[in-house]
Amino acid sequence: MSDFSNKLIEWYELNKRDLPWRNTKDPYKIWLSEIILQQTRVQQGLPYYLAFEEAFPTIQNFANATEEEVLRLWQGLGYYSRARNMHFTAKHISENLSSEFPTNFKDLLKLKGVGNYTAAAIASFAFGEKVATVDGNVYRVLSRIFGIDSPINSTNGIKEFAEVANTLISDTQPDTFNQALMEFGAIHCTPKSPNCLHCPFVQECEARKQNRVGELPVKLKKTKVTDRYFHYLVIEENEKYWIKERKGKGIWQGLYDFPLLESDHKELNLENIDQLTEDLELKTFLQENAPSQISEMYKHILSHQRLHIHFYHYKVDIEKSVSLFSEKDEYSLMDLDNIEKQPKPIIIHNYLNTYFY
DNA sequence: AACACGTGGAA
DNA sequence: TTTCCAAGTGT
Repeated sequence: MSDFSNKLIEWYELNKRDLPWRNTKDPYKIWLSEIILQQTRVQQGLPYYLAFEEAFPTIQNFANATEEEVLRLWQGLGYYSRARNMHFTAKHISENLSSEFPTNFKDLLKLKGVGNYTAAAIASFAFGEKVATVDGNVYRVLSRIFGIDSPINSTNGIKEFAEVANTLISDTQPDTFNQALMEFGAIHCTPKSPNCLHCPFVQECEARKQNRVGELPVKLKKTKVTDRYFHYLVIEENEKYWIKERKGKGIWQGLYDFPLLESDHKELNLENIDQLTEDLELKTFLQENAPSQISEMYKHILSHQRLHIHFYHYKVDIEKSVSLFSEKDEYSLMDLDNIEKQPKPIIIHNYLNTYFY
């Protein structure tokens, strides 16, 4: 066993956090926790893990749920494809694999939503397979201690870090080694202000020796953020509201929001209705009705988009709106109790909470 | 290979 | 305010 592995595990046993998914070898629970924790901090994911564990104690329970139920529980966590892929995979395992998880890295990798990291996590934590989990923490720790400056999001870098991690991994405790390396990155060798003074690797750390702690790991710059201008139509009719299911590609797939107009600029220019929508009924509606209220602008920041959002309130007679969207199956008229039960983008959820509940 | 895909917390 | 980025995956 390597000196590195011994020191790392020694540190881990002294400093590890007590997290619920660390007390089980159930691949279902480990899968659940790992998907939730993708690109997500423990503090943010923990309540969701507990809620899912309670709602769906077994993978059959998960498989028997509707996608809407799953998305509603997931509401607010972001990256909703994780929830949709989990539901797909739960049904797949329930129906085609006799509700038994695959028991090795190679087969786990075939599951939808399970990539290299998650397959390694389940394989090592649940089944003791010797395969390294290489996540953002691992990139950071290895790049610093061993002075590796290959970009962590380049093809070569990804390959190189995986090789290093799989060289270092403990023969006898691969699961503990993986947990330890990630935990060390998460709470000690942090992105900013790492605790170098009390670091067990302070002597041999290349980044420390070369005074490059702040430069490592190297990451190629990400794509730039685009601005979008959303105008939500909050159309009330007899204490019900028109709600729209988001279908197809793009953000918030499978979630519910309001009928939406999108413009190239901040203002919604009612003289350019033709440019806002193809929908004839909606055009007519906009021409014949004026909003009773227009909200302030909300800025909602996604990883790759800046959304500038206004809400336009309309209160209409039944006769006027009865056929407005009734022939389109992605639209439905719902009361507030029903709307509350639907999965929604967090900005919509917060808006409703502020003005309607 | 490069980009899409959420949200919230920290500095 | 801005920027980074957190237990990544799919296409």
